Amino acid sequence: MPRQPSARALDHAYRFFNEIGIIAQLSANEMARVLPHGLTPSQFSVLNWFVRVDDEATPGRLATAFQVTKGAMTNTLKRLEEKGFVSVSPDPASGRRKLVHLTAAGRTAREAAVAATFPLLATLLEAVDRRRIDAMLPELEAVRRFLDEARFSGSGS
Amino acid sequence: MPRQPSARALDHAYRFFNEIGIIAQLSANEMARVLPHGLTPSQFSVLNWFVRVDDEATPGRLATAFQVTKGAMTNTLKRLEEKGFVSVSPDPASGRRKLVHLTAAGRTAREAAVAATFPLLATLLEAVDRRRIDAMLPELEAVRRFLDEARFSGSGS
DNA sequence: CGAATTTAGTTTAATCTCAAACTGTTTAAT
DNA sequence: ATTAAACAGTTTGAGATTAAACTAAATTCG
Repeated sequence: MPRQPSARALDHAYRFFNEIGIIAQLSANEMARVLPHGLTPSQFSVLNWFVRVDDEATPGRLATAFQVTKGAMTNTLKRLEEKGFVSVSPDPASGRRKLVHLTAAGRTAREAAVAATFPLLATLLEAVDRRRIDAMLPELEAVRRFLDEARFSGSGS
Repeated sequence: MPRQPSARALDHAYRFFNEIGIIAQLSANEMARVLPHGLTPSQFSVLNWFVRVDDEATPGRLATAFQVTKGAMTNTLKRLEEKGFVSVSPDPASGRRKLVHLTAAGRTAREAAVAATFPLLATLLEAVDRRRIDAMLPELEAVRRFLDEARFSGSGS
Protein backbone atom coordinates (compact mmCIF):
# COMPACT_ATOMS: atom_id res chain seq x y z
CA MET A 1 0.00 0.00 0.00
CA PRO A 2 1.20 3.51 -0.74
CA ARG A 3 1.58 5.60 2.33
CA GLN A 4 -1.30 7.84 3.31
CA PRO A 5 -1.33 11.23 1.65
CA SER A 6 -0.42 14.11 3.93
CA ALA A 7 -3.04 16.56 5.09
CA ARG A 8 -1.32 19.11 2.91
CA ALA A 9 -1.56 16.97 -0.19
CA LEU A 10 -5.24 16.32 0.51
CA ASP A 11 -5.82 20.01 0.93
CA HIS A 12 -4.23 20.65 -2.44
CA ALA A 13 -6.34 18.00 -4.08
CA TYR A 14 -9.40 19.54 -2.53
CA ARG A 15 -8.47 23.01 -3.75
CA PHE A 16 -7.70 21.56 -7.16
CA PHE A 17 -11.27 20.33 -7.57
CA ASN A 18 -12.58 23.57 -6.18
CA GLU A 19 -10.70 25.64 -8.73
CA ILE A 20 -11.73 23.31 -11.52
CA GLY A 21 -15.37 23.65 -10.54
CA ILE A 22 -15.30 27.42 -10.43
CA ILE A 23 -13.40 27.72 -13.71
CA ALA A 24 -15.87 25.39 -15.40
CA GLN A 25 -18.77 27.43 -14.11
CA LEU A 26 -17.34 30.82 -15.06
CA SER A 27 -16.13 29.73 -18.48
CA ALA A 28 -19.44 28.05 -19.32
CA ASN A 29 -21.33 31.20 -18.38
CA GLU A 30 -19.03 33.38 -20.44
CA MET A 31 -19.26 31.00 -23.40
CA ALA A 32 -23.04 30.92 -23.24
CA ARG A 33 -23.09 34.71 -23.17
CA VAL A 34 -20.96 35.02 -26.27
CA LEU A 35 -22.23 32.16 -28.44
CA PRO A 36 -24.59 32.98 -31.33
CA HIS A 37 -28.00 31.42 -32.02
CA GLY A 38 -28.58 30.81 -28.32
CA LEU A 39 -26.12 27.93 -28.47
CA THR A 40 -25.13 26.44 -25.13
CA PRO A 41 -21.57 25.27 -24.53
CA SER A 42 -22.82 21.68 -24.77
CA GLN A 43 -24.44 22.32 -28.12
CA PHE A 44 -21.34 24.09 -29.38
CA SER A 45 -19.17 21.17 -28.30
CA VAL A 46 -21.31 18.78 -30.29
CA LEU A 47 -21.10 20.94 -33.42
CA ASN A 48 -17.34 21.08 -32.97
CA TRP A 49 -17.12 17.34 -32.55
CA PHE A 50 -18.48 16.80 -36.04
CA VAL A 51 -15.77 19.00 -37.51
CA ARG A 52 -12.95 17.67 -35.38
CA VAL A 53 -13.65 13.98 -34.96
CA ASP A 54 -16.13 12.42 -37.37
CA ASP A 55 -18.94 13.47 -39.67
CA GLU A 56 -21.41 10.93 -38.36
CA ALA A 57 -22.35 9.70 -34.90
CA THR A 58 -24.97 7.93 -32.85
CA PRO A 59 -26.38 9.76 -29.82
CA GLY A 60 -24.77 7.15 -27.59
CA ARG A 61 -21.34 7.74 -29.05
CA LEU A 62 -21.68 11.45 -28.41
CA ALA A 63 -22.88 10.88 -24.84
CA THR A 64 -19.81 8.75 -24.18
CA ALA A 65 -17.48 11.25 -25.84
CA PHE A 66 -18.73 14.07 -23.63
CA GLN A 67 -19.28 12.00 -20.49
CA VAL A 68 -22.90 12.98 -20.08
CA THR A 69 -25.93 10.75 -19.62
CA LYS A 70 -27.90 9.55 -22.59
CA GLY A 71 -30.80 11.70 -21.42
CA ALA A 72 -28.68 14.84 -21.48
CA MET A 73 -27.53 14.04 -25.01
CA THR A 74 -31.12 13.40 -26.12
CA ASN A 75 -31.91 16.91 -24.93
CA THR A 76 -28.86 18.53 -26.53
CA LEU A 77 -29.56 16.90 -29.87
CA LYS A 78 -33.20 17.90 -29.73
CA ARG A 79 -32.18 21.54 -29.32
CA LEU A 80 -29.67 21.33 -32.14
CA GLU A 81 -32.23 19.68 -34.37
CA GLU A 82 -34.80 22.39 -33.60
CA LYS A 83 -32.22 24.96 -34.68
CA GLY A 84 -31.60 22.98 -37.87
CA PHE A 85 -27.92 22.43 -37.05
CA VAL A 86 -27.96 18.64 -37.03
CA SER A 87 -30.10 16.02 -38.69
CA VAL A 88 -31.19 13.00 -36.72
CA SER A 89 -32.42 10.04 -38.70
CA PRO A 90 -33.02 6.37 -38.05
CA ASP A 91 -30.09 4.11 -38.83
CA PRO A 92 -31.14 2.03 -41.83
CA ALA A 93 -28.91 -0.76 -40.52
CA SER A 94 -30.45 -0.90 -37.03
CA GLY A 95 -33.94 -0.04 -35.87
CA ARG A 96 -32.89 1.11 -32.42
CA ARG A 97 -30.03 3.34 -33.47
CA LYS A 98 -30.12 6.85 -34.83
CA LEU A 99 -27.58 8.63 -36.94
CA VAL A 100 -26.69 12.25 -36.40
CA HIS A 101 -25.09 14.48 -39.02
CA LEU A 102 -24.06 18.10 -39.14
CA THR A 103 -26.16 20.14 -41.59
CA ALA A 104 -24.83 22.91 -43.80
CA ALA A 105 -26.48 25.42 -41.47
CA GLY A 106 -24.81 23.67 -38.55
CA ARG A 107 -21.42 23.99 -40.16
CA THR A 108 -21.97 27.68 -40.74
CA ALA A 109 -23.21 28.18 -37.19
CA ARG A 110 -20.19 26.36 -35.85
CA GLU A 111 -17.88 28.69 -37.75
CA ALA A 112 -19.71 31.71 -36.36
CA ALA A 113 -19.50 30.20 -32.89
CA VAL A 114 -15.76 29.62 -33.19
CA ALA A 115 -15.35 33.24 -34.24
CA ALA A 116 -17.50 34.40 -31.33
CA THR A 117 -15.39 32.55 -28.79
CA PHE A 118 -12.15 33.80 -30.30
CA PRO A 119 -11.82 36.90 -28.07
CA LEU A 120 -12.26 34.84 -24.91
CA LEU A 121 -9.62 32.32 -25.88
CA ALA A 122 -7.24 34.90 -27.30
CA THR A 123 -7.44 37.01 -24.16
CA LEU A 124 -6.86 33.97 -22.01
CA LEU A 125 -3.72 33.24 -24.01
CA GLU A 126 -2.50 36.74 -23.26
CA ALA A 127 -3.18 36.37 -19.55
CA VAL A 128 -1.78 32.87 -19.13
CA ASP A 129 1.33 31.61 -20.86
CA ARG A 130 0.20 29.18 -23.52
CA ARG A 131 3.05 26.83 -22.67
CA ARG A 132 1.49 26.46 -19.26
CA ILE A 133 -1.85 25.65 -20.83
CA ASP A 134 -0.07 23.09 -22.99
CA ALA A 135 1.67 21.65 -19.94
CA MET A 136 -1.60 21.28 -18.05
CA LEU A 137 -3.45 19.45 -20.83
CA PRO A 138 -1.89 16.01 -20.32
CA GLU A 139 -2.30 16.32 -16.55
CA LEU A 140 -5.94 17.22 -16.89
CA GLU A 141 -6.44 14.33 -19.25
CA ALA A 142 -4.91 12.02 -16.66
CA VAL A 143 -7.29 13.33 -14.01
CA ARG A 144 -10.20 12.89 -16.37
CA ARG A 145 -9.23 9.31 -17.11
CA PHE A 146 -8.90 8.66 -13.41
CA LEU A 147 -12.39 9.97 -12.70
CA ASP A 148 -13.73 8.12 -15.69
CA GLU A 149 -12.38 4.84 -14.37
CA ALA A 150 -13.10 5.50 -10.69
CA ARG A 151 -16.74 5.87 -11.56
CA PHE A 152 -18.71 2.73 -11.02
CA SER A 153 -22.21 1.26 -11.42
CA GLY A 154 -22.19 2.72 -14.92
CA SER A 155 -25.56 4.48 -14.84
CA GLY A 156 -25.69 4.28 -18.60
CA SER A 157 -23.97 7.37 -19.94
CA MET B 1 -5.64 44.53 -31.25
CA PRO B 2 -3.58 41.86 -29.48
CA ARG B 3 -1.24 39.68 -31.40
CA GLN B 4 -3.12 36.77 -32.92
CA PRO B 5 -2.65 33.40 -31.25
CA SER B 6 -1.90 30.48 -33.53
CA ALA B 7 -4.64 28.06 -34.49
CA ARG B 8 -2.81 25.43 -32.50
CA ALA B 9 -2.73 27.55 -29.37
CA LEU B 10 -6.43 28.27 -29.74
CA ASP B 11 -7.12 24.59 -30.14
CA HIS B 12 -5.27 23.88 -26.92
CA ALA B 13 -7.16 26.58 -25.09
CA TYR B 14 -10.38 25.10 -26.37
CA ARG B 15 -9.42 21.61 -25.24
CA PHE B 16 -8.33 23.01 -21.92
CA PHE B 17 -11.82 24.33 -21.19
CA ASN B 18 -13.31 21.11 -22.48
CA GLU B 19 -11.26 18.99 -20.08
CA ILE B 20 -12.00 21.36 -17.22
CA GLY B 21 -15.71 21.10 -17.90
CA ILE B 22 -15.73 17.33 -17.99
CA ILE B 23 -13.57 16.99 -14.87
CA ALA B 24 -15.83 19.41 -13.00
CA GLN B 25 -18.87 17.40 -14.02
CA LEU B 26 -17.43 14.00 -13.18
CA SER B 27 -15.90 15.07 -9.88
CA ALA B 28 -19.10 16.82 -8.77
CA ASN B 29 -21.10 13.68 -9.54
CA GLU B 30 -18.66 11.48 -7.66
CA MET B 31 -18.57 13.88 -4.71
CA ALA B 32 -22.36 14.02 -4.53
CA ARG B 33 -22.44 10.24 -4.59
CA VAL B 34 -20.13 9.81 -1.59
CA LEU B 35 -21.14 12.77 0.56
CA PRO B 36 -23.29 12.01 3.63
CA HIS B 37 -26.59 13.67 4.58
CA GLY B 38 -27.45 14.29 0.94
CA LEU B 39 -24.92 17.10 0.89
CA THR B 40 -24.20 18.55 -2.51
CA PRO B 41 -20.66 19.66 -3.40
CA SER B 42 -21.81 23.27 -3.06
CA GLN B 43 -23.16 22.66 0.41
CA PHE B 44 -19.99 20.82 1.41
CA SER B 45 -17.88 23.71 0.15
CA VAL B 46 -19.79 26.15 2.30
CA LEU B 47 -19.36 23.97 5.40
CA ASN B 48 -15.67 23.76 4.64
CA TRP B 49 -15.40 27.50 4.20
CA PHE B 50 -16.45 28.06 7.79
CA VAL B 51 -13.69 25.81 9.02
CA ARG B 52 -11.03 27.05 6.68
CA VAL B 53 -11.68 30.78 6.30
CA ASP B 54 -13.92 32.38 8.90
CA ASP B 55 -16.55 31.41 11.42
CA GLU B 56 -19.07 34.00 10.32
CA ALA B 57 -20.26 35.25 6.94
CA THR B 58 -23.00 37.08 5.11
CA PRO B 59 -24.68 35.28 2.20
CA GLY B 60 -23.19 37.83 -0.15
CA ARG B 61 -19.67 37.18 1.02
CA LEU B 62 -20.15 33.47 0.44
CA ALA B 63 -21.64 34.07 -3.01
CA THR B 64 -18.57 36.12 -3.93
CA ALA B 65 -16.17 33.56 -2.47
CA PHE B 66 -17.65 30.77 -4.56
CA GLN B 67 -18.41 32.86 -7.65
CA VAL B 68 -22.06 31.97 -7.75
CA THR B 69 -25.07 34.27 -7.96
CA LYS B 70 -26.76 35.51 -4.83
CA GLY B 71 -29.79 33.45 -5.77
CA ALA B 72 -27.74 30.28 -5.90
CA MET B 73 -26.32 31.01 -2.46
CA THR B 74 -29.77 31.72 -1.06
CA ASN B 75 -30.73 28.25 -2.21
CA THR B 76 -27.60 26.55 -0.85
CA LEU B 77 -27.99 28.22 2.54
CA LYS B 78 -31.66 27.30 2.68
CA ARG B 79 -30.76 23.63 2.20
CA LEU B 80 -28.02 23.79 4.82
CA GLU B 81 -30.37 25.50 7.24
CA GLU B 82 -33.04 22.84 6.65
CA LYS B 83 -30.44 20.22 7.54
CA GLY B 84 -29.52 22.19 10.66
CA PHE B 85 -25.91 22.66 9.57
CA VAL B 86 -25.87 26.45 9.53
CA SER B 87 -27.81 29.12 11.35
CA VAL B 88 -28.99 32.17 9.45
CA SER B 89 -30.01 35.17 11.51
CA PRO B 90 -30.57 38.85 10.88
CA ASP B 91 -27.54 41.03 11.43
CA PRO B 92 -28.30 43.16 14.48
CA ALA B 93 -26.14 45.89 12.98
CA SER B 94 -27.95 46.09 9.63
CA GLY B 95 -31.54 45.31 8.72
CA ARG B 96 -30.74 44.12 5.22
CA ARG B 97 -27.87 41.80 6.09
CA LYS B 98 -27.95 38.29 7.48
CA LEU B 99 -25.28 36.46 9.39
CA VAL B 100 -24.51 32.81 8.79
CA HIS B 101 -22.76 30.55 11.28
CA LEU B 102 -21.82 26.91 11.33
CA THR B 103 -23.75 24.91 13.93
CA ALA B 104 -22.30 22.11 16.04
CA ALA B 105 -24.19 19.64 13.85
CA GLY B 106 -22.73 21.34 10.81
CA ARG B 107 -19.21 20.94 12.15
CA THR B 108 -19.81 17.27 12.78
CA ALA B 109 -21.34 16.79 9.34
CA ARG B 110 -18.39 18.55 7.76
CA GLU B 111 -15.98 16.17 9.46
CA ALA B 112 -17.98 13.19 8.25
CA ALA B 113 -18.01 14.69 4.76
CA VAL B 114 -14.26 15.19 4.77
CA ALA B 115 -13.84 11.56 5.80
CA ALA B 116 -16.24 10.44 3.07
CA THR B 117 -14.29 12.22 0.36
CA PHE B 118 -10.97 10.94 1.61
CA PRO B 119 -10.89 7.80 -0.58
CA LEU B 120 -11.60 9.79 -3.73
CA LEU B 121 -8.83 12.28 -3.04
CA ALA B 122 -6.37 9.69 -1.81
CA THR B 123 -6.94 7.55 -4.88
CA LEU B 124 -6.47 10.56 -7.10
CA LEU B 125 -3.16 11.22 -5.39
CA GLU B 126 -2.08 7.69 -6.17
CA ALA B 127 -3.08 8.02 -9.80
CA VAL B 128 -1.67 11.49 -10.41
CA ASP B 129 1.62 12.68 -8.99
CA ARG B 130 0.80 15.17 -6.25
CA ARG B 131 3.61 17.42 -7.39
CA ARG B 132 1.75 17.83 -10.65
CA ILE B 133 -1.41 18.74 -8.79
CA ASP B 134 0.63 21.26 -6.81
CA ALA B 135 2.11 22.64 -10.00
CA MET B 136 -1.30 23.11 -11.59
CA LEU B 137 -2.84 24.97 -8.67
CA PRO B 138 -1.26 28.37 -9.31
CA GLU B 139 -2.01 28.09 -13.02
CA LEU B 140 -5.64 27.28 -12.35
CA GLU B 141 -5.86 30.16 -9.93
CA ALA B 142 -4.50 32.44 -12.65
CA VAL B 143 -7.14 31.22 -15.07
CA ARG B 144 -9.82 31.70 -12.48
CA ARG B 145 -8.69 35.25 -11.79
CA PHE B 146 -8.66 35.92 -15.50
CA LEU B 147 -12.24 34.73 -15.92
CA ASP B 148 -13.25 36.59 -12.82
CA GLU B 149 -11.88 39.87 -14.08
CA ALA B 150 -12.44 39.55 -17.79
CA ARG B 151 -15.41 41.28 -19.35
CA PHE B 152 -15.98 40.92 -23.04
CA SER B 153 -18.29 43.05 -25.12
CA GLY B 154 -20.77 41.10 -27.21
CA SER B 155 -20.08 43.28 -30.26
CA GLY B 156 -16.93 41.38 -31.17
CA SER B 157 -18.19 39.12 -33.94
C1' DC C 1 -37.68 -21.09 -32.52
C1' DG C 2 -38.41 -18.43 -28.26
C1' DA C 3 -37.49 -16.45 -23.73
C1' DA C 4 -34.20 -13.76 -21.31
C1' DT C 5 -30.81 -10.35 -21.56
C1' DT C 6 -28.53 -6.53 -23.36
C1' DT C 7 -28.53 -2.35 -25.82
C1' DA C 8 -30.17 2.42 -27.76
C1' DG C 9 -32.69 5.99 -26.95
C1' DT C 10 -36.59 8.67 -24.53
C1' DT C 11 -39.10 10.33 -20.69
C1' DT C 12 -39.84 11.83 -15.98
C1' DA C 13 -38.93 13.95 -11.54
C1' DA C 14 -35.87 16.35 -8.76
C1' DT C 15 -32.28 19.73 -8.22
C1' DC C 16 -29.02 23.07 -9.59
C1' DT C 17 -27.64 27.37 -11.80
C1' DC C 18 -28.17 31.79 -13.92
C1' DA C 19 -30.27 36.18 -15.18
C1' DA C 20 -33.45 39.38 -14.20
C1' DA C 21 -37.13 41.30 -11.67
C1' DC C 22 -38.50 42.45 -7.20
C1' DT C 23 -38.43 43.81 -1.73
C1' DG C 24 -36.73 46.21 1.52
C1' DT C 25 -32.71 48.82 3.75
C1' DT C 26 -28.91 51.91 3.84
C1' DT C 27 -26.20 55.60 2.00
C1' DA C 28 -25.46 59.70 -0.85
C1' DA C 29 -26.75 64.00 -2.91
C1' DT C 30 -28.96 68.21 -3.02
C1' DA D 1 -35.30 66.27 5.06
C1' DT D 2 -36.26 64.31 0.59
C1' DT D 3 -35.17 61.98 -3.11
C1' DA D 4 -32.24 59.14 -5.70
C1' DA D 5 -28.94 55.58 -5.94
C1' DA D 6 -26.66 51.60 -4.28
C1' DC D 7 -26.84 47.45 -1.81
C1' DA D 8 -28.41 42.74 0.38
C1' DG D 9 -31.16 39.20 -0.19
C1' DT D 10 -35.25 36.62 -2.29
C1' DT D 11 -38.14 35.07 -5.91
C1' DT D 12 -39.24 33.70 -10.54
C1' DG D 13 -38.69 31.52 -14.97
C1' DA D 14 -35.98 28.97 -18.16
C1' DG D 15 -32.73 25.58 -19.23
C1' DA D 16 -29.31 21.92 -18.03
C1' DT D 17 -28.09 17.61 -15.80
C1' DT D 18 -28.58 13.31 -13.26
C1' DA D 19 -30.68 8.91 -11.94
C1' DA D 20 -34.03 5.89 -12.74
C1' DA D 21 -37.95 4.09 -15.06
C1' DC D 22 -39.58 3.02 -19.48
C1' DT D 23 -40.06 1.54 -24.69
C1' DA D 24 -38.49 -0.92 -28.24
C1' DA D 25 -35.02 -3.48 -30.95
C1' DA D 26 -31.19 -6.72 -31.28
C1' DT D 27 -28.59 -10.64 -29.36
C1' DT D 28 -27.75 -14.72 -26.77
C1' DC D 29 -28.38 -19.25 -26.05
C1' DG D 30 -31.07 -23.24 -24.42
